[in-house]
Amino acid sequence: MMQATLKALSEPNRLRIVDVLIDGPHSVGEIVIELEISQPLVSKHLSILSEAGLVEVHQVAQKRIYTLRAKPFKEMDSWLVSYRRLWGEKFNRLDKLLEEEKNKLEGGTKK
Amino acid sequence: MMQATLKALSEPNRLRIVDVLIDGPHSVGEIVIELEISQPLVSKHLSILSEAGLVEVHQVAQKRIYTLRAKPFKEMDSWLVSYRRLWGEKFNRLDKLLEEEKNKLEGGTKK
DNA sequence: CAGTTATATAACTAATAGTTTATATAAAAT
DNA sequence: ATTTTATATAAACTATTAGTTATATAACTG
Repeated sequence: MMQATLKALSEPNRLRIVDVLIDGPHSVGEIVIELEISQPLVSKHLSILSEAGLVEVHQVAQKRIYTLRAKPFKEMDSWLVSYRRLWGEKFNRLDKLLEEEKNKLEGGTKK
Repeated sequence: MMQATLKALSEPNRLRIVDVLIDGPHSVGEIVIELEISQPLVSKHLSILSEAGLVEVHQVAQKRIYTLRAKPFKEMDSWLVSYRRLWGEKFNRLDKLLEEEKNKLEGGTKK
């Protein structure tokens, strides 16, 4: 779910991995070269991304080819829908609410 | 930037806070009641959300009213654009690539 | 002014998570 | 069969972070 996806992407190296994979499937070795971090670290991050459902693996000889899975990104997209009204439109309920709060006070205030 | 936003949202309670704030501005006390977690914890998470630019504060008497800021969500939306082609369309470069990899091998293989 | 309300902050603890180093495994090549 | 290539995994270490408790601060109330 959303929470797991966000957690998985919250780590810089994992975000970079995903960013590499958007250009298509890559082997572990290729990712190591791209990110310039150790192979075990890449493998570990890939396994976390895998458990979170962001990637899937296919084996070809000794190589493991990692690919992005669409689902979690689709979910993020749906999740964001609720937030779309934050922009574009006037979403200035804030001014309104601040006025309300102040009025509540003025009602019971000395001055 | 994207990284900071994802990190901020990767924590369950912070995601819940954001989820409360989408219904409009709320005071700290209101969030405490909604989430049923301690006030200092809510304050701490709010300050993290604030530093990440996800919320802004307005003071009314002793209350601090927190509001969502549109920008980071807008950024997430733009960021997701690159991933939209993952779904809907045929994005099966995987099959193609796996074939390629296998062919590379078969070229230099005994059997 | 004394008391109350609302929130922030600091000090600390406990849990989690990232990184490194060394080693295991499995397939391929020689 | 031995060596090489590609990747995973485990152990140990370090760093980061969530959560708690206690206290400070600032504004309002009576």
